Amino acid sequence: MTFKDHDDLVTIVAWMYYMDGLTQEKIAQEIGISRTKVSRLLSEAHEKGIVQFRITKSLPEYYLLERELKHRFNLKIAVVAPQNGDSLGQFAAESLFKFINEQKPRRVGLGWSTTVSLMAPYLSKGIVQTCQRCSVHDLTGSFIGQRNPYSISWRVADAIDARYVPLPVPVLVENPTLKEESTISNALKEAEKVDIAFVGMGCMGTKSTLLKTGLVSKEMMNDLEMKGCVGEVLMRFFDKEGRPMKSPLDDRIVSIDWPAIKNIPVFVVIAAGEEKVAPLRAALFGGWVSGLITDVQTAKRLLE
Amino acid sequence: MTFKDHDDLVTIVAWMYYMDGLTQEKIAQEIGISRTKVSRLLSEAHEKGIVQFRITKSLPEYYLLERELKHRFNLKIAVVAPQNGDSLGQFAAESLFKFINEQKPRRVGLGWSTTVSLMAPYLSKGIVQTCQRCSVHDLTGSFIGQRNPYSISWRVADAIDARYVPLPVPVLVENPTLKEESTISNALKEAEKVDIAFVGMGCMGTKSTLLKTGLVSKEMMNDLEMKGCVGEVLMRFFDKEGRPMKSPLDDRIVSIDWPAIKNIPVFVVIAAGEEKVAPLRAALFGGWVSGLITDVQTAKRLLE
DNA sequence: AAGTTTTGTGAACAAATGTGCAAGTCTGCA
DNA sequence: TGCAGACTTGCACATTTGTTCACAAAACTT
Repeated sequence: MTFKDHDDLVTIVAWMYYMDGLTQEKIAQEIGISRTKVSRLLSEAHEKGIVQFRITKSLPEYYLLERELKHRFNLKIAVVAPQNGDSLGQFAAESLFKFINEQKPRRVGLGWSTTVSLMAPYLSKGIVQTCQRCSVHDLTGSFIGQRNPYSISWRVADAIDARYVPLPVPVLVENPTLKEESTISNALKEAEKVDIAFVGMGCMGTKSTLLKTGLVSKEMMNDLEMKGCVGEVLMRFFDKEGRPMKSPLDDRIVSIDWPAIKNIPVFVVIAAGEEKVAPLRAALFGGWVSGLITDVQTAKRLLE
Repeated sequence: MTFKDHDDLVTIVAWMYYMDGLTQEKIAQEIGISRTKVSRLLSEAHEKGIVQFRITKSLPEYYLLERELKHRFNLKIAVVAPQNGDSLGQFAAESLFKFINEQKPRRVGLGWSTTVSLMAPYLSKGIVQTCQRCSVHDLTGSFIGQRNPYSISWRVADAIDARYVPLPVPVLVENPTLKEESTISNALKEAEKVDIAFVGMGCMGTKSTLLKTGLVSKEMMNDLEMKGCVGEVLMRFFDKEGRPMKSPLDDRIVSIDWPAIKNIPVFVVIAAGEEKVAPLRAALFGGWVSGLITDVQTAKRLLE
């Protein structure tokens, strides 16, 4: 075989490599040039667009949304459940375990939230390399006792074989001085130092868990909404630009406060649903969210 | 980033690899799987047709013709000049040098032919690793003297630094006993043992070089044509199925004979032009041609 | 023509990719 | 529940591919 023209050579080599599936070595022998040259000719074919790659399947929507969320809101973690029916809990759990395995955080914090609780079924031992130097912290007080069903901190701690640091006190106390209790204040101080937090997000209005559980009265809810409050994390309220808002409850709430929240390196919100769109928008705008776990529908609304 | 489905994973990896140009290593890190797995996912993408290669330029015509000629006529060498105007001599010379470099033949034979002579401008020293153990043989007698302009054997010998074994005698002798001369008969015997031969091909009728040079009379040419002769190589005639034909000239011709021709391992014919189509067809059909150097137009006619 | 830059080349090396294998995981079935 | 078999996984190694470098041929300059 004799060659007449450089461009022809590029074409022929490209056919032999991509269509016939020969190795560069074989092509080199076949046409009597060095393998190095074959390699270079293939690069050239690539650069000049003589060979093109075509991927028949488009990227899954959730993946595109994840990329866009990360980019738009400067997130470190973005997970979008492909089906609205899928449990966010599973993806939250996976993200948490992945983070633990890769980043080896010293302290992990968990909020009290029905959404965060969805992780529960996906917690099991052995998923992470046990890191006993690690501790798991409640970021808010709990409802009833230390191991109440709403708090899954202890279950996470159990799964990853870490120390569990509870906040063994109601999330809303009547007497603010209760927070002075050394057990409580120490636990809170520890909680403020977590490397990563997984929290839910509360909305205002009738769908609010706070309202439904009776922790916040209808009047107070209305009042906050009037003042421009659009949501809460860890019982801390914020306006539509994600700015912290004061509330009459602040002193009675047992949870880390705004400065602490903003200080957490990786603050991951788990939330989905139309009612969460407004608070999520605000929170993302506020800039104190560095991770989001949601579903396709919510993600789309956020990116509109 | 969390993954939901195996097929999605294949797609995503394919995009990252082929579109974003990431290495498998980087992809592996990015999505938290082993590099091995990325490699396997890419294979899968390939097998399942999720990724496809597209080459925008088609293979050059001459290359396709070369492949087809090789395949159809079981040739070891097939060269098709891309433009009809291109000199076959250049490609003949390239092929010869390539063969010499790669196969290190002991003996090279050259026919006497205007077409073979086209090599002349492309001969120069230093193109091959000098092989002094090699010799270059005339396969037919020559016209005038040892170094006549039609014979390029000595020039090839010079170029590759090889011994030149001439047939210093006219190609057509009046007295057949001249062939008994030891110089001649020895040279012929040597010539019969060449590893590769480059020869031209003669046609019948008015375009025949034999006729034009007056070596063969018009009457004899007509007579041979009547008997079914379609062409000649080295002054040996053959019919339309490439079978050797006797002619009254046979005894007076100084060239290797049919058994010797058929015995040459690589017998390369250099010929192009409409008048050569019939003889080439016959010769290829006859099966004693193992190499062909021609042009696009002739190649197409041969493959019709 | 002699020198100078540019271009192209292959050998040697470095990086990336593919594969056999052993160990682990999952699944169906008793 | 326990077990066999199919499948998956990652490691270590083999192969393949890309890049650097030094050199030589070609083009250009003086």
